Amino acid sequence: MNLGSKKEAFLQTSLQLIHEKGFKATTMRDIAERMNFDVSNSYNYIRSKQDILELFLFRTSEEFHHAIDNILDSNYASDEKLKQVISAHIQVAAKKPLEVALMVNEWRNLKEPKYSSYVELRVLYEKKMAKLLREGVKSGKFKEMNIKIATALILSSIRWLYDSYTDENSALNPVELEREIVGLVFNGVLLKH
Amino acid sequence: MNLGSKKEAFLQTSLQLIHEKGFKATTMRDIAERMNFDVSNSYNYIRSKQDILELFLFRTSEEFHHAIDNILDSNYASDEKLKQVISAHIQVAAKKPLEVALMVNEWRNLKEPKYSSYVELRVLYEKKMAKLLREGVKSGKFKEMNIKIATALILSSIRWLYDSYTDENSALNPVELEREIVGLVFNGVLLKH
DNA sequence: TTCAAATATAAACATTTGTTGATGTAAAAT
DNA sequence: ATTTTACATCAACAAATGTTTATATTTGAA
Repeated sequence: MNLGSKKEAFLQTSLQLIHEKGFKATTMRDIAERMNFDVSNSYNYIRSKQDILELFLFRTSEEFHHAIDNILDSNYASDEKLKQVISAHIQVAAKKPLEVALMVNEWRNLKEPKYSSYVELRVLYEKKMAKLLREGVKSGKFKEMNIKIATALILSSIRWLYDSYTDENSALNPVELEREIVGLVFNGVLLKH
Repeated sequence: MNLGSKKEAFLQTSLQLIHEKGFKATTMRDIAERMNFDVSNSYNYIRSKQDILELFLFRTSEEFHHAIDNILDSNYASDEKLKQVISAHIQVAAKKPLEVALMVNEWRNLKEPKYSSYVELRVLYEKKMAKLLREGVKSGKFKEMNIKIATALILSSIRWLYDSYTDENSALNPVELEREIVGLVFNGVLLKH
């Protein structure tokens, strides 16, 4: 009654392959081939191809929600909260780049009813970010702005982060990453004199 | 020897469907069904399914390159150039939201050798943006920053734009959009006192 | 009217794909 | 020693899918 090590290996191989070829383009046979066993054996580890996608997507989504919830619940000021959310994104992207890539690129391949629940989670996350920004404006930390636009822009601006960890080439320093991104989000590109 | 109106209708239907379901999930039969004719008739308008993707992707990419090239060639200062690039993105996204959505979501489905040429175009576009930022730093308009990170962040931050035009719900005012985005990219969220 | 181009259908094709069922073997637990 | 449990194969399936070939109808230009 183990079903742990080999299953996890299967899932990691799936994840890697889906990242390389996309979810639809990755066949069960592709995964099995890389695992060096027959297709049918795959179904000793998962119930369906969709399961693979759902597993990673909801698991990683929860990780992001958990992080932002803790930050929102804290007593830090809004600017510090935003900084920490950005930091959390960098950390998750650094630790689980393939999972984050999946979240960015493959969530549209979920089927109902999972698709709808996942979209809800995304919308909820946006609302949490919007709340953070709204509080920041109210408290005088952030300037007046269109919250909807700012939310979309900030979330979008950190969506590429996984790139710097899936590509070996770049390998950006997380500390520098955070400093630069926080700098840009907080103060923009313009030099003040 | 017309082959214009109907072909264009076929392509637009394809585009719409690909946006709804994704490229892989959209079958030739899906498109034909929505056009109210048999699958085989589709091949009077295109040579292959891949052709549809290639057509829109390269056509729209060219539009973006054309815009940024003109801006880079101009005599405006760097901050004004960046403003105009952002403006161009908003305009293209407003005019051709489905094409832009395709660029964001489906380019991975290109096959070699088109895939490689397209990736080259993307890399080239990033280089043009990086050049703009580097000039801005050198001329003292922009602050010192990691160009690689700033390029990725800014391009990513405007990638969601098509959303506000494919969703009917939002329908953001392009003028307000530009004002807000330029405000955030230039000065960030922080209120200065 | 004639003729070619545009537009359409029907039938079939070769693959690919997710999944199942029956079955076998090696290892671990009882 | 025996029975589970984990891990694996083989064969086959039904459905889906991109594409081709042959053929027909409609339409606009000569």
